Amino acid sequence: MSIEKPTSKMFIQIVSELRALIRDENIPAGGKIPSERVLAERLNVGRSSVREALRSLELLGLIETRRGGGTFITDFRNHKLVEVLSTFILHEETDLENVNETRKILERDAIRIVSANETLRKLPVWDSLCDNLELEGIIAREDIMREIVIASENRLVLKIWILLKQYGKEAYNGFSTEQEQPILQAFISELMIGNTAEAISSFEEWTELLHKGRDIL
Amino acid sequence: MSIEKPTSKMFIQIVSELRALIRDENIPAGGKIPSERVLAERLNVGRSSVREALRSLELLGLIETRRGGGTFITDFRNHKLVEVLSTFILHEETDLENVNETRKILERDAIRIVSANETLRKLPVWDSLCDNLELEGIIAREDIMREIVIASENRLVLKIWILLKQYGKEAYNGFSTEQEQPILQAFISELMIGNTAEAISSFEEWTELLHKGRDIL
DNA sequence: TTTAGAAAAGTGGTCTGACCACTTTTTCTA
DNA sequence: TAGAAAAAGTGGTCAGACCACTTTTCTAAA
Repeated sequence: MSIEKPTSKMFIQIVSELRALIRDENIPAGGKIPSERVLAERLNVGRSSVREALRSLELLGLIETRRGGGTFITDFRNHKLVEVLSTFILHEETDLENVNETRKILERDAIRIVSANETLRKLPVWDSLCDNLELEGIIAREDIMREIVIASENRLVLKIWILLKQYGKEAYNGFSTEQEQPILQAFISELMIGNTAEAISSFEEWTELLHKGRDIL
Repeated sequence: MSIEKPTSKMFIQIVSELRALIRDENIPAGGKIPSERVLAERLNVGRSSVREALRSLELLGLIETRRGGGTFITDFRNHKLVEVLSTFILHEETDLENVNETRKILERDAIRIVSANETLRKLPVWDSLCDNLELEGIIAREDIMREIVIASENRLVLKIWILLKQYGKEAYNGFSTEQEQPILQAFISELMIGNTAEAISSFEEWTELLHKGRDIL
């Protein structure tokens, strides 16, 4: 295992490497991860760099360190993230939630508009979206929502939406997993049929799922 | 400024001290914070400890570091948003429809949120609004909607709403006439009861009426 | 006087090595 | 064999040293 250090942010890379290490060695929640010195040697970096990465993860509540004992993966319930965020940086955290919530407001309305307008529902883009979904089984949430927002024909909303997307990028931007696919399929179906309420309901469900399933480490 | 180091987590303390420092020195979003070396000296700790704290904040997206430049407080709202919005509206001769429609989207959602939350519905502001309406029979639309948007507790939406209100000011900003009053009354009533669908329906009706009245001009 | 370029200072990024305080493991007694 | 002492391991912190890059300052030419 080695790390390139071409550009920027060693500690970010280390976080990433750490994640791979935990996966590869199958370290369970509550399990112990290698010592800082060992990590430094294995990852071929200085101990202080390892520590900077670990401290970040600790602040996020993802790991726990015991002086003289070692470093351990936090016993599940990573919901701590939100807690820690709100405890430490109250205003900023609510701002971030505001961003994502605002974006959802715009998305919801775009769905409403498209779903309620037959012409918009018949746009060829939905068919190709469905084809993609069936063929590849995977599709980025933002790609879907972008098409819907574009279709709703409010350029100002589109601009704001893109802006919010950039700022709130930590959540909601993943790819659809197998688990999400049936919901996503239902969502698009309802949308194309024009069942506004059902489409929005599926949308909420889908979003909820994405939010939960986000890999933290 | 000094730090005790009795037990546990120097870097947590530093994060806390850092917050105080930013507050005390009134460093604005986008502003520069003292260099790592200066912080280390002022807080009477080692530079690596300062760095561990900073790295945590960076992972949270609260600060931004530029190699050779310094460390800055992340500036994620205000300027850029306002800028983009204004350039959009000023440069591209935009149809006001977009502006007003977008504002309506936000308003509609604020109504939904307030109407669906008992705590928000019980805010004393609605009572005084009703009193005003009965006593004077006249009330500005924007005053009503502002209260509702504020109550919905999304500061970002509030900011965008205010902005849109400024740009789209030729419409929707009138006072309630006798004709509108029963609808407005119904709207607020439904809102306070928690009948979301009915409230929004009344809202649409009310808005429609206002819109017509404007068109005459 | 102005300004373009070079030098210096400042700053984050990383590494090394050194202690300390504490915990876990091992070893050595009684 | 059990208990205590020693050793090893581990996180916590600090100091100093380079490096790469940016910003500021200074200098010399136009």
